[in-house]
Amino acid sequence: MAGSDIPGYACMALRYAIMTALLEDELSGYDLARSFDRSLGFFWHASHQQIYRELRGLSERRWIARRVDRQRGRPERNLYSLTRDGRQALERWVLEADRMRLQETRDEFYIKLYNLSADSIDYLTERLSVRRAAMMERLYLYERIRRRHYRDRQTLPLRRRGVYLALLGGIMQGEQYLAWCDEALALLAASAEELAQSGAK
Amino acid sequence: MAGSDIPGYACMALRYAIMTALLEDELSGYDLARSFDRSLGFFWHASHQQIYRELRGLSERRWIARRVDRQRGRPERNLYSLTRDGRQALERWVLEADRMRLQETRDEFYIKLYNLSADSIDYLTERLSVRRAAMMERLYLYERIRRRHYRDRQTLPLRRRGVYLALLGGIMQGEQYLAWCDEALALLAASAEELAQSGAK
DNA sequence: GTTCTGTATGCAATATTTTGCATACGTTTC
DNA sequence: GAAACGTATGCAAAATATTGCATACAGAAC
Repeated sequence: MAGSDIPGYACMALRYAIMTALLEDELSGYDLARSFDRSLGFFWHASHQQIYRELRGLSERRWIARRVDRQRGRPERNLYSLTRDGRQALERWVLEADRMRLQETRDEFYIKLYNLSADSIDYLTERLSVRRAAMMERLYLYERIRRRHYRDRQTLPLRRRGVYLALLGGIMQGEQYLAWCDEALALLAASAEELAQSGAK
Repeated sequence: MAGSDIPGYACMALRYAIMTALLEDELSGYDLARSFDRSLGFFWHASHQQIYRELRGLSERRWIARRVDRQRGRPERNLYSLTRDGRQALERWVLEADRMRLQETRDEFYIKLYNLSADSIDYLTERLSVRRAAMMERLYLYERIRRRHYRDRQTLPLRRRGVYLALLGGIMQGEQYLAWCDEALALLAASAEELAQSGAK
């Protein structure tokens, strides 16, 4: 609402996430949707519908430019790149709005944990194992990215250092999450054991 | 959309978060809004408007019951408690839907980090310090809760153990976040130093 | 006695996200 | 040669979240 002359063109970080992804490469909506499943999407997920809508809006605003890529036989692709205006808007945004979100994971698992009971303990244990495994896989991916692109952080150009720090955040948080899963799984197992003992007698 | 007969009554974890908060106490909308600033709200923030709207919906559904509390002189309070239907719906939900969110913090700071530049480095450093301080304060709060209510986890009843695990998750994640902030602040400081050196010469 | 802070509730509009559907073409698998 | 899968794009509706506003009363501070 504030900070813009065109109505409905407010904060929305997704918009800037997309522009950030276009900072170095010319990408199609499809590319963006996939790259959001790696990189930035680790921290800010978006579906392809959201991305296509934003791309349309950004085009109208002339913050990005579209180029049609005709491929033999295949359907056309729309390739987008940042305009000068877009680059400036992005730079401005970085220095402006800042809404802090501490730990607001919005993972319903925490709510479910609050409802731990004899009925739910097995299910929650299983769901937690799934999360652990998924995080393990994610960490493996992070490590591959780190080895390939961020071997020596001292020689990294400035912008790359920022990307590296985001990656490092993901890695550290992931490792901590694994540790928590193990603690939680242990306590859940011990509790289930106690229940079985008292129930069996 | 699925899992319910009344249209517009789908997943929405906030609904169940509210019911979870009502599991042990009769609370007003105002109480809920405040308790969301502690406890469950650490993982799932909600504004009072959202909470009042949900309370209305839940009342219509008869998943919660309203009781008017007339206080001398003061305006009335609406106190809500879980009904039997609500309790059952909550129990069902715990065993049902499960959308996993790994690390989707949606904190725009990560996007901004991707845009690290000579122009933004000071601002981002400052914002990161703010986050660090806020997390520090939050951790202090967590520790107070832990000392008061979760001294000895072995003697905790089952449901309380789940709540404890959520708290532990918050604590561990918070500590990791502090460690990350320190790493990041160090690298940002070193980078700013390099910039100053090369600029000064 | 007036302003500020905290309790207590709520509407309306806008913004954002998710879900379900739809299309079209090419390649691989059965 | 039909079905399934991956590329590539998009609309419409519903669900969810945020923002701005509005009200009202009580007690404390000035």
